[in-house]
Amino acid sequence: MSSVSQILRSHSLRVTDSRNAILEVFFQREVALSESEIESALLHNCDRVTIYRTLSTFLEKGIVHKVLDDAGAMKYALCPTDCLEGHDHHHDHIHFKCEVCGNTSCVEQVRIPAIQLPVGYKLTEVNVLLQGICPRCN
Amino acid sequence: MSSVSQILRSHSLRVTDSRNAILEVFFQREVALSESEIESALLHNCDRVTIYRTLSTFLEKGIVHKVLDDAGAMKYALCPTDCLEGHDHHHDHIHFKCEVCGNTSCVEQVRIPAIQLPVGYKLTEVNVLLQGICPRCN
DNA sequence: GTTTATGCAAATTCTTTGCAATACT
DNA sequence: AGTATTGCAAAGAATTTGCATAAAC
Repeated sequence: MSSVSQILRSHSLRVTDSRNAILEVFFQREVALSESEIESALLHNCDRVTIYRTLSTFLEKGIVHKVLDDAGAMKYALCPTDCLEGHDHHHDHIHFKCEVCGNTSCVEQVRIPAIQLPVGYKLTEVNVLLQGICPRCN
Repeated sequence: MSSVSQILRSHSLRVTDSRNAILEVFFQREVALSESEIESALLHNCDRVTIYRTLSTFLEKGIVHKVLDDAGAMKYALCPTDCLEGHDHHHDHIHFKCEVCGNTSCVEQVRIPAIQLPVGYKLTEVNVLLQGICPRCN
């Protein structure tokens, strides 16, 4: 069984060609992807709707997380392995979007400094999107 | 002349009913707003297209800035008064989205801690979106 | 065999563009 | 008067829903 299939199994998901293929794309590209980017990257091409539904499923299971973007479409990226499904699912890492190549990727080496909010705020999730030029384009 | 008109004038924009009305909404609501939210909030209702074009214009002039959101639509919020038009326009402040009331607002009291990126990265913009529960809903 | 996922059609929402009519300075 | 803005129609992306078919376990 392929390694992506094992990931699906371990999240009690049925193993299908579409899910395998979409998950493969995430591992190959290693950047945050929108539905349309996934669609272009797929060899085994499947329906747009299937991709959207697969993304929702992966999101619920904690296989991917949402990545904010100031362009039109929502992006998704693989969660690091220590992500947990359910309420304790945090991914307080940093995303960097390169203005040259357009790629958004996780900067896992850097931790987000603690942010001290005024009294009364309850914090559940931290999302940092940095923009600029990535090492490859610089 | 109304205060919103003065803001338009000071950015060398023509003063129109739509622009006045849209800018009023931003001052009244004090949260990040999407086009559809603005449309609902407007008394003097104007065309959807006019709102989109007005938002682009305000964005160019530095009257508003984009606010990232994990829901479908792009949101916009008033820039603090020290924002500058053009390339030096930064607004490295924090946005907080309440999961209860759904409002996203700027937390101006808090500065973003400096983030030390690995060598090779050039940073131009910092975007922080915190999620949780706001003092009003807590 | 039962449950779940897929594909297709269609609808909804978000956003942009072209052009003629209108309003601003 | 001249230029910029608006409204309408229409088109184009992004996303969701319903239902019958097909695939997974």
